[in-house]
Amino acid sequence: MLSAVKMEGHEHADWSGSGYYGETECYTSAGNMNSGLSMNSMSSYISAPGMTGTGHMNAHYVNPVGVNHSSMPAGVSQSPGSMVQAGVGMTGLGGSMSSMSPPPPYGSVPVMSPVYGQACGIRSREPKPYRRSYTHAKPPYSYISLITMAIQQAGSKMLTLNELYQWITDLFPFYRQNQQRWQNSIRHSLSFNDCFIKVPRLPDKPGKGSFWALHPDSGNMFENGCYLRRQKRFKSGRMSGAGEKEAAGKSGSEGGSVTTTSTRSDSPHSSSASSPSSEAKGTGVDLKAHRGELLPSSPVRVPSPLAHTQHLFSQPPHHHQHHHQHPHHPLLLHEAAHLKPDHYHPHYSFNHPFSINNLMSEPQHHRLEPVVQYGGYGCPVSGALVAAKSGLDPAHTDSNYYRGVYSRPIMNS
DNA sequence: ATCTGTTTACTAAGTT
DNA sequence: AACTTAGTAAACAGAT
Repeated sequence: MLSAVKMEGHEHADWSGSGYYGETECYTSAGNMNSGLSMNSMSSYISAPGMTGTGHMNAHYVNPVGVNHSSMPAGVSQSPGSMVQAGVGMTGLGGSMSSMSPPPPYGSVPVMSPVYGQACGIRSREPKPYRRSYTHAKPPYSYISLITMAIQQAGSKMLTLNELYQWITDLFPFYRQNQQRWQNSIRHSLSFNDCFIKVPRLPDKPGKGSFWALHPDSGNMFENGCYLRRQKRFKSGRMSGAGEKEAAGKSGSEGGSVTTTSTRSDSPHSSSASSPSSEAKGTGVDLKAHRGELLPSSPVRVPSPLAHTQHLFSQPPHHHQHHHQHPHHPLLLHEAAHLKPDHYHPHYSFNHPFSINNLMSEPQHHRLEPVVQYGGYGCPVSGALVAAKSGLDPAHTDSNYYRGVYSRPIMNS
């Protein structure tokens, strides 16, 4: 078994330089690209020399600026250097990419689409003839990243587990395989990471599972601007006083071990310390103050719905009014957005090629539509399309559910 | 029965 | 080296 695990382990996001994406065709200076697992279609998604943060990246990225990726299969190169500029150069700009680049053709700013096989800046400008389709290569994003992207591209800023799966498989063919494995990981990530919160379904929208959204304070999880690996794990301030952990009952490992489990909430002073997640309970939103037990006692609760919310985000009561339709969470988020713009629209210091900005950014405000979707690598498609194709419930894909929750994209945060 | 969600354990790899 | 973050497996419980 262990062996098995290990094996699997290799499989993961190893595009880090050796393995999956580190193919010869890709810029190789970055890592040891040894053989690697010979995954059939493995190749480099992106190559980002000079990438900050995790120096492990070796990828090719696409020029975020108005490039029409949609039609480029992997390999079509557009200006080679563009990526570099966009990516690397971006770093430190402090602005979001969107601010400096014109919106893409499709109206969104997709930008960095993982165009697998895209020419890497360093590499040559000539497209490689032998380029293969990276369609089934493992995306260079962590599950957390994928989840984050999926949620953020959703008009309602929240998705059910199934929709999440759908989004991922629609965009990344790689995930059409071994579903049990990665889906388990997705579920694990959702439950395990404080940055994801569970939003109960409204009574009138029965179905399986809750909606998953991003914790309002999780805005800069990818501070480093890289979707590959967070610089810092987001931890809700739920520990606030003391006990919640204990309350949760399981405290076991959290206490002190070094394992993942333990790290989850150990830090009392997370950035979000200010936000008492525990209070969210009343809103029906599970900020993981207490895993499990404390779940929304009554998802539907409408009564002092925002009481918590307010607390949570310190928002003024009056704001809630317009949103009566969706008494809870949504508003919550919305309000939060107002109150804590920085959290919702934080601006990463830099635009990492794999940054949220690049991936999801959308310059225009008010866009509720998903920003970028990859209908296959290097082929961004509108969220609507994806939704349509994936059969997502329009009810929320279109923000009916939470219309206006985010009048502006969070990203760029 | 299947899906969803939580938790534990372990491993690998990146970071400090 | 110690810590942190992430991926995987698996057991389990609850919901549909």
